[in-house]
Amino acid sequence: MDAFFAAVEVLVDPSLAGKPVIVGGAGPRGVVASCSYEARSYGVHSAMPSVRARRLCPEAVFVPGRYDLYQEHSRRLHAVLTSFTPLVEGISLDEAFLDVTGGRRLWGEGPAIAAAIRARVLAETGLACSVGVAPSKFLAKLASEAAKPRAGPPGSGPTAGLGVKVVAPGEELAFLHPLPVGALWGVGPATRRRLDRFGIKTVGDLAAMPLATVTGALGEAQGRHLHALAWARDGRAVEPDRAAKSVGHEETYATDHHSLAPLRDEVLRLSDAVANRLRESGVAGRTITLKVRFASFETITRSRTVPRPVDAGPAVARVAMELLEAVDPSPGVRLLGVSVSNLGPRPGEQLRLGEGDREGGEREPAVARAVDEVRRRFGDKAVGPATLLRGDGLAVKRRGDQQWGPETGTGRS
DNA sequence: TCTGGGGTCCTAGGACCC
DNA sequence: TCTGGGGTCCTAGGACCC
Repeated sequence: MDAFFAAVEVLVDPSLAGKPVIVGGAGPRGVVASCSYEARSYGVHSAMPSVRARRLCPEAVFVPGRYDLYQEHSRRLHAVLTSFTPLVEGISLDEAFLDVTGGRRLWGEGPAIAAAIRARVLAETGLACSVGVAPSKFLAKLASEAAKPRAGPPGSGPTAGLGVKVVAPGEELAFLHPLPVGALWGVGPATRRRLDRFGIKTVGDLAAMPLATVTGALGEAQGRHLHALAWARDGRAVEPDRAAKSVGHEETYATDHHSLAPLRDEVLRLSDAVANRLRESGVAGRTITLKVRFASFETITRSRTVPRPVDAGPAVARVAMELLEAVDPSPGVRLLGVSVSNLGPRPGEQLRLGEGDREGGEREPAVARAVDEVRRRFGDKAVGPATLLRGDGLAVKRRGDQQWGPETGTGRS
């Protein structure tokens, strides 16, 4: 989507149209989350401190983020996309990969599908988007960047982009190699600095470098990955319905805290908010992480893994509070965060055995569907034949296992 | 200029197990 | 007395993305 949050704000308040709109925190520690092309024409961009954005563009209209609103429009967008193919992988509220390989008979080739998607998204959400069409995910992503509108001279609106950019098979390297290395997904400031020492400026420079030199500079995994991308090799599939791996909340305070007392209240609030979202998603987690950012911007995390998954505010808070007690706040704490990971099914919602689900018997269809759903959301390892769960949440080992859990005195299987 | 909030993935070391 | 090699799980930090 083009300037998504800002575009939604303009959509619900048309008086903002044509103005420099900045979505983000207006306070002393706020940053720009999104901004209209009019704001960009002054050099404002995402992640820029709001103080600086205001200096660059004093007449900008600042709007605090309304994430529920963006989520609602994101759902509408998603509905349009899934009407073209079920293979939609959302990667944020405003961006998704679609595998349209199977839809060509119905919709035509990639470029035609892309044009149809743009028209339908505009018609049904009132918002503009840019589409990249390519044989792989990361090329499609780069192509969509190339299709976007551009900011014009200060004070002006955007100059129109292509809307749809196609990188056809055979054209990959011609498109890719002139781009700056930083355009590659996974090359941020740190990696760019390292590559800069080798004189690498463009993707083509990186491709021309021997693989061994790249892995020497960036490490085995990242080196191989980026070198492959530089040659347009990207075999990753579009994966719909990826399950979340963590849920967290964090907050930066307008002024630093130097004692634990107020931070304890914050931990309670954050833990509660996180637990609410866990329950909304029907998941629970075993690892609780506390994040602390000091006045110096030094950031630490402290985590603990508990034996049973938790999804209740007090349970999350109990662990987070213990972690907090070991922190010395005297240098000044500017941010606190609580997150829960190691997610799995919610306790109490574990599978019950149906009547037919005895050894040698048929599995009830409902159980089978539930098993499939758990596998889909939590991966194959989440469901094994060896461990079942009783209604009281205690693990029951099956006959034939190497050992019996201490709580399975009855030997029920 | 002074750095948000939501996430994902990777690395490295240590404990522990067989 | 000092020592392998395979593996899992946990913790902490860092890079990166939108």
